[in-house]
Amino acid sequence: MQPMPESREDAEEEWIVEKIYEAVLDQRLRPGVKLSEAELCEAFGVGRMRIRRSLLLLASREVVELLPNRGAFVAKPTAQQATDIFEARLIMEPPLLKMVLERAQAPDLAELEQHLRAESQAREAGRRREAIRLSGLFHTHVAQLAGNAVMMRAVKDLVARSSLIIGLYGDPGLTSCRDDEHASIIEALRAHEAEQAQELMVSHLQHLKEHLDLGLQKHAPQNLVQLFAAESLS
Amino acid sequence: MQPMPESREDAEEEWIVEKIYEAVLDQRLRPGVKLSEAELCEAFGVGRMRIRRSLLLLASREVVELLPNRGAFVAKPTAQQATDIFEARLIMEPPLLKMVLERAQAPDLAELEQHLRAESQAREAGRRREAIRLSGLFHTHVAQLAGNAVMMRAVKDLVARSSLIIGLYGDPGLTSCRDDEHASIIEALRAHEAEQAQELMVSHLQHLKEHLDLGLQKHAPQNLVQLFAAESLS
DNA sequence: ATAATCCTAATCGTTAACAATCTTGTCAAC
DNA sequence: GTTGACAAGATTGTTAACGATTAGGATTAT
Repeated sequence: MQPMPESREDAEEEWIVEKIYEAVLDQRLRPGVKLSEAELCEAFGVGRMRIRRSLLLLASREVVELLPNRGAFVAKPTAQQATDIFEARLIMEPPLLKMVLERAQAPDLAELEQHLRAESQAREAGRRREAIRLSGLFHTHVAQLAGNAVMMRAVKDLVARSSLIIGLYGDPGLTSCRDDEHASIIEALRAHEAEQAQELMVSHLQHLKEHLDLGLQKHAPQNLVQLFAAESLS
Repeated sequence: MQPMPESREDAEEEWIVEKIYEAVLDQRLRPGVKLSEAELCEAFGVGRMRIRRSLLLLASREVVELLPNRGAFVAKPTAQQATDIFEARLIMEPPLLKMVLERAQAPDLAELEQHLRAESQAREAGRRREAIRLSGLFHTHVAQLAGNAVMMRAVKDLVARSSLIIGLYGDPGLTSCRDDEHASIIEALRAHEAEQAQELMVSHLQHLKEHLDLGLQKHAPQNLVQLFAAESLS
């Protein structure tokens, strides 16, 4: 039962959820996009029940929103949710760096550097989507090296939702983390400077948040009534 | 859509999940107990589909375990998961106290004290289950006062799983937090001593963890083969 | 021409029956 | 008497059909 870590049956389920997570991460799936059951059935070649369960899973993670009798849509985090999410990341992620230094082995850090190189290469080669995805994955990779499954999952969810937030409120120019900040974090880890690594992560997350305009959503009609109501009042 | 915080349709779903959470919290539902679909249908007076969705939700929170073709069981956190969970709580909960001091109003603190009184009364009156439940709920209440929905949910899940851990590895005598430690935390909050409140929370969680015997599970056969194999070898 | 109403089509939600799997008890053979 | 296979019962998983709700468009009346 617990000797083997995972002998799960929901391999199929988990796989669909993972695929949608990936699509959200590299912004192929934008906030508000409708996730039709029929389309997803065809896309993944599975029955409606599987899709339904997967969507429920994603909704419980607040990555999709389930409207009654309307269907499933990629979530559109509110400004309040966005601040909550980044606040949570500021709480959770810096301590992970200390844990990484306490537990991770040399090959683990090498793996992180390898990840960073892939990220830079994708950016330079103009593979924008892959660059965005790897940029987000950097944070989950750090969480994984910290060796705590609970924190790992929490960070993973927050990173995915952050991707949605950047899609909604982000500057169209800077669509993801600047990788030089990732590089400096790794540098501090290499030097076993736990304190500095944590501070760098803090400022990195703050920069990420500062490059958002939480005042108004980008391509977000979403509430035509109050939108045009405001227009008529002005 | 977002003007009203929650206009959810899954009121029923959410309600069932909440009820099972409560039962786990006050240890009416012990780790490993089978959650038969038919029984739950009868208990809640709903169709099998609802129960099925609720169980999937609970499984995604790792409060129940779903075995293929076997059914749903209340989760039995492993020793590794237990250390992960308490480590996560040590990361998440102390910062919440600072947030409470920054944001909470006076009536909020009064509400916490009211909660504490109810906790003490239940304990003194010998209402053990209610005392246990309120003891766990204290932590989620703190998270709620911090005003961050993400952290609130994370802590809620961790508290529920902690209840399972105490049921599995805990000293039969001390089944929950000592409420005097909760009292001293509130005291520090009243005095606006953020640093001390955080330290008190740290030691409180550490005490909680120290009172566990992660070496062997309490009433946990779980692997009869190696259990009796060891007996025959001795 | 515009607005309102009705109608049709499509999609989601639920129920019920069916199929597959596991558990348990029984029976027969060695 | 024990061990093995077999079968019955129960529980879970899946599929399919039905009902409900909503979106979009067409028609009609003002």
